[in-house]
Amino acid sequence: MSDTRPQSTHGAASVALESDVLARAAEVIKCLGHPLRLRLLESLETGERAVWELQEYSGATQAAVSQHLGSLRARGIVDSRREGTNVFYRITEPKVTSILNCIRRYDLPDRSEAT
Amino acid sequence: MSDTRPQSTHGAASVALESDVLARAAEVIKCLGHPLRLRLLESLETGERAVWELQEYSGATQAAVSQHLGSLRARGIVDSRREGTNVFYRITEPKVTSILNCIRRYDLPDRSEAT
DNA sequence: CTGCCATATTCATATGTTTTAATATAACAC
DNA sequence: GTGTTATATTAAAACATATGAATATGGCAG
Repeated sequence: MSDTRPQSTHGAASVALESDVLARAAEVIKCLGHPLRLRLLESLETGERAVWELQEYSGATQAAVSQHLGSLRARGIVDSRREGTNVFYRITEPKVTSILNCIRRYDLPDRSEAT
Repeated sequence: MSDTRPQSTHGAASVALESDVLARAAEVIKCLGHPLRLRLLESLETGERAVWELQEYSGATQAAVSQHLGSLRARGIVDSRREGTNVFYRITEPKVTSILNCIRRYDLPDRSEAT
């Protein structure tokens, strides 16, 4: 992968995140970068939900919901708990809530122009 | 793509982001989910930088830096301005700064386990 | 014009992600 | 045990993204 380490030949911006921190952050962020996963997280913000609820709420197929929950879990973003035949998911990564709030706050990217 | 629209059969979490908002947010977020792009944005947080500065700072190849800047620009996250033979980039998407701060605040994802 | 520097683009290949359909498992009721 | 509901896993096809090498462009100096 392209290097990404902070080298010396630069004016030094504030504190410079370490490469491994960036790499792990990128993994988590990338995982948030999918509409369905955002939707799932949004539904989990107010607390635990069973998979079937998430399915209904998102309108996505069973397999898709399960797989995307799996990928969120693999990164430690959510966790699950089985209760009888249901499996309940919940958010375990507090960062996520900040990011969702962030999306809500600005809502539209607003790429009209720039300046 | 899997549906993702908020349907009715659900308890209604706060206000439910609309699907197109989610989709655009996901695009921007996905674009942030790459170590080099995070590094570039980090360097741009304190203001404009020429491409060669970003190259030096990130340690990535010329082509990589240019391409990743291109993809950030394509999503309206950064913008550029030419001055003679240099091209200066700057952040145009304020959301990004919040997200970078968010990363800095928590630093490590802390995925001790998960099951 | 030529040559040079900074940047961008293109192309091929490699790699990863998403989706779908099918199948598997787990818990329960009977 | 069988049947049913809820969830997970798997495998293949489709699609998207990343990387590296090579080449192209844009602006400037001379």
